[in-house]
Amino acid sequence: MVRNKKYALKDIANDLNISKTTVSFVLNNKGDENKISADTQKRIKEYAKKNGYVPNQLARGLSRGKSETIGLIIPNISDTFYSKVAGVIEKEAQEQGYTVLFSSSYEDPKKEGKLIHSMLNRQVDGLIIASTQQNQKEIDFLKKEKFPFVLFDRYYPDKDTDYVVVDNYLGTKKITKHLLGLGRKKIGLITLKPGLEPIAQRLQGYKDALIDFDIKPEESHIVEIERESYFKEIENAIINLISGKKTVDAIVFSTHYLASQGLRVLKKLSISVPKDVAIVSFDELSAFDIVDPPITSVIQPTNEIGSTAVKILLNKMNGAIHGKTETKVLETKLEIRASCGELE
Amino acid sequence: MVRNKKYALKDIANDLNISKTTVSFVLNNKGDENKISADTQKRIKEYAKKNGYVPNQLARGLSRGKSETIGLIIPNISDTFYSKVAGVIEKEAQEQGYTVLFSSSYEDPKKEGKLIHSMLNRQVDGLIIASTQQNQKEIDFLKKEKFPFVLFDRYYPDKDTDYVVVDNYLGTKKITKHLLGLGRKKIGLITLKPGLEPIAQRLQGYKDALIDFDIKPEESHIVEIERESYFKEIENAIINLISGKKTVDAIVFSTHYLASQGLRVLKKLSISVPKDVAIVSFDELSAFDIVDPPITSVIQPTNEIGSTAVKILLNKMNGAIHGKTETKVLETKLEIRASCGELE
DNA sequence: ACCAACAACTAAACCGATTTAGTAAGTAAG
DNA sequence: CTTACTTACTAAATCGGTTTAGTTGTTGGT
Repeated sequence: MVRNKKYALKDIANDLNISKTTVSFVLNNKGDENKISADTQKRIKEYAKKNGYVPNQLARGLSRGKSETIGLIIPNISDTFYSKVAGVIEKEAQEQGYTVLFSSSYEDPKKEGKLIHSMLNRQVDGLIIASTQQNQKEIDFLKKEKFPFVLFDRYYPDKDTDYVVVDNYLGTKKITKHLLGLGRKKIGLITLKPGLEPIAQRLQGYKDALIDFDIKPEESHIVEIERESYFKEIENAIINLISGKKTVDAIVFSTHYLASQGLRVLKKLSISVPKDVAIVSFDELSAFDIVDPPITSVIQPTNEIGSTAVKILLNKMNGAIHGKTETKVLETKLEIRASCGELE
Repeated sequence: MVRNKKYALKDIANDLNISKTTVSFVLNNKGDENKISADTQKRIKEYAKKNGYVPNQLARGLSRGKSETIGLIIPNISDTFYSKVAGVIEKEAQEQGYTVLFSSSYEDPKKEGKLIHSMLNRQVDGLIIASTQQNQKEIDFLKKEKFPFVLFDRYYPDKDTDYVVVDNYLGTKKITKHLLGLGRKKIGLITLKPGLEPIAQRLQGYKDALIDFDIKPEESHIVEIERESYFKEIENAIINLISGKKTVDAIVFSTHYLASQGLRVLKKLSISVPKDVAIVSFDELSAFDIVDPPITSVIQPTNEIGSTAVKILLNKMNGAIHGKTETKVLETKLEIRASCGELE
């Protein structure tokens, strides 16, 4: 509350009988180019250090029109995927002298819109967003303003923006083909209700894998679940897949939490994995290699996602590639474990 | 780069032929208390809305000396424990109109110190810190400045500060006693090298549980590992515990990552859990209930930790409880699963 | 002796708000 | 017709920096 007034630029200037201008030049390492004598520079720098001077970033940001801050908007920082990516984003940003402001949208497009504007008011220099994909308007706004931003994980396929994503399509395609290659013929998919590009891609990859093996995708083998209530819905989903007339012998889960909850349910129903049904997961949790059975997963390169996002954003912010958008589609990696029946 | 100048307070004032003062009063809902006529208030508000005016938070922050931002400094946002807590902190903060700036210290005291100052320069209104516990100086500085901050997870036991932690001592004590109650007599502990209060408490809880059962803690049963190299060190640690002359029949792991890596090693060494050795973990990963075997864990109340930290911080920031420090020690919960041998 | 060039600074505007200390006009009381 | 209050505003300082456009004093060339 009662912050004692900080030691400011003005104070150094007064104490040293030098103008604010000179002090500012020197402390921003623009002393030489502004012909400040070596002696004066030394005096200022030493005095500043001695008194523990640190610039007020709000003031600096206000006058420079930038804040050395980047905004990160994600669905939920508590999700391991996003927290991993956030970790590398923050690390890279920190190395470049940026601090990151983050906010979770909780998959609410309205909140996401507000957050975008709130971040802009706070004068962030750039934004990294894993969008709900329901904010066409805000995205257009950002583009119109030529505000630097990059999307990751979720993007707007029909908009020309910078983004970094993984090849979701190929991810499920590879893993589904792997199951098919192991002799599983009736493969189910438990996924989320449509709306997100990665989810759509994962669905398509699954279907195309079947088609490549001359199997017609059965609608009854595809269960789309509401994200908010997946915890409850998944049991019925599995029961339907397992006990219907066309019982499946494998299930592809399109997210890590569907997979882990799915496995819980399978255990509860005493269905043997992978004997009765094989399972695989898109994305993973860090203990998936020691669960019973270890779950075959499509691994996303979280490090690369984060670092690429930051790299692209910094390019944009520096105006290096003005106009041209930069996009990156990263490959996923299959981690074959016992749950798909190969190693048992 | 070329942000077109934003629509500012001044512009509203000019367009409406009204002073900035009046506009500022009205838009801050201080119109009535400053006797601005209802008519004028309406005009200003409508005009502002129509033109999508939003205040520049840097300018506001600069003149008010506060930024509606709270800083969060944690060891690593990628760790599930911290990401969960960070999630609830951000959620609660968001509800109160605050945005959170976060940075990871990666357990580096120097970096933590820098981050604290960097946050202060950015004029955060308060700080929430899970400290490396090596920054006495900075903590004293914050106290001296009467800057609002609250510690969580790690605190400075000999300093009078606000904090919220869990009862680490009781956590390991309970879990160790549980093992003893199941007939395990030779219980090992795999933990981190000393330096952090929670780790010290967990060690003590383990020892005291043994003592309560009239068992003298054996130094050779306690292995302290370097955090940075736990991945490699843990194999030797386990081999020593298992194959020494005084073989253990149970192992307490003091963190979730030690436990999961420990289990990997035990599997690799073909040691049966819990038949040969039972294991338990302090803290957990979200899949610990489906690993093989499910790992008995001491659960930390992440929601409560986060929300309590924010509550205390807001109290401090509002000067409600000036002077008096507020501390909270939360209870852990035992989640009994198969790895401790009870349910097999 | 005079002007140009340069070295070493500085005054003041500005970024976009907030806030203190007024002011002008209208009304009511004595 | 003063004096004293209100009402409804506003001018200007301030927060703490950055930056443009000068200003002085010295040196060197002719």
